[in-house]
Amino acid sequence: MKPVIIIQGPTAVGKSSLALEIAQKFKLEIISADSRQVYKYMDLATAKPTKKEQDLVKHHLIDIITPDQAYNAGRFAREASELVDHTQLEFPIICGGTGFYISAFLEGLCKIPDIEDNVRESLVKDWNNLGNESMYQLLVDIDPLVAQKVSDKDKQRIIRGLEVFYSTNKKLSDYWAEQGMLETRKILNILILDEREEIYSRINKRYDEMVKSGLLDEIRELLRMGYDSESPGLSAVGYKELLPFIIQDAKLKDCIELAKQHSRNYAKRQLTWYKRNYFNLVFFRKSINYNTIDTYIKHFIENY
RNA sequence: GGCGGGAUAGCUCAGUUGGUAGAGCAGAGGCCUGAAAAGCCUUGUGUCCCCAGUUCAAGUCUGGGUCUUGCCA
Repeated sequence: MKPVIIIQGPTAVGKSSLALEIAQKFKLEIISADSRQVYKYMDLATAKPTKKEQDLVKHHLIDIITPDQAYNAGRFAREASELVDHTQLEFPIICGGTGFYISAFLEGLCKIPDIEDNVRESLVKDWNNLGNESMYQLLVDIDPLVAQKVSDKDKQRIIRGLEVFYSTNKKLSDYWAEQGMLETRKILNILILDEREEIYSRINKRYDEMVKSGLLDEIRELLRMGYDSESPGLSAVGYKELLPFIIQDAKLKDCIELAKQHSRNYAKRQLTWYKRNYFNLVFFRKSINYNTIDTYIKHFIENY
């Protein structure tokens, strides 16, 4: 297992630019750990690195699927491991805000085969017809251990528990029990933080800039290509909120406010997530010490 | 000017026949084993616009005022 440098932080703290700087200085490549930058044609509101930036530094796991396709943590873990361990890449920087993807990559997920789309689809249909109570009861009957850990209103996890059983004929809790420890990878894990107020105001400002630089046209183009509110990619914050303005007659100002609000909610969830992880280096945005980072990276690279 | 709606938590609003208030969203905190920019959990003392009156008791009824909004002129 090759060592990796990881840069994480809530949305809009400036992870990408730090990663870009480090990558250039040490001639490294970047693997994006971002559940929305994987989508082609969605550039602006995903804050995807620009063409120029991608010319300066090679980025991976960006623009790999179309908005009608779904992506998930398992696929990320697999594809990131493939890149890190089975290519010529040396000391790649994994940079992104999807903390669960990075955990999946580092710690591994239990080995569950891919679930066919139609299994989940029919369960979602059942959920809509029967309601959460009977679906939860079904999970209690099938896999009480999982049911115990899940709220009776948690649609995603109830369906997950059921789809694993129906698709593989084996309980999700059995997969959990079988899961072994993954070999620990050497990492230099860096976290960038900021004051809550500061993060929120940067989110607000950045979204206004995205709209100004043509976000509405980008979304109209996506619709023209045949993607719609049902497309997995378009569930992204910053996109879904503008659809009521483009398709119906919602006020643009209200849609923009909602998009900003959801981004702030997202940033808050990210901050909670990071509390569970260990980081080698933690910096506040305004006081990033580049000398310290350089020293750590040099040391890290030289010792592995 | 005439007629009618409104005025209740930061915002949008519920409040049944009078018994001193409650939802959603926001905010705050948390959870997270293939949807994670997702999903879920916990958390609600606020001059119920103001002043009088009726009543044991008024957000709720009566009168007056203030502000707001719609329709007609």
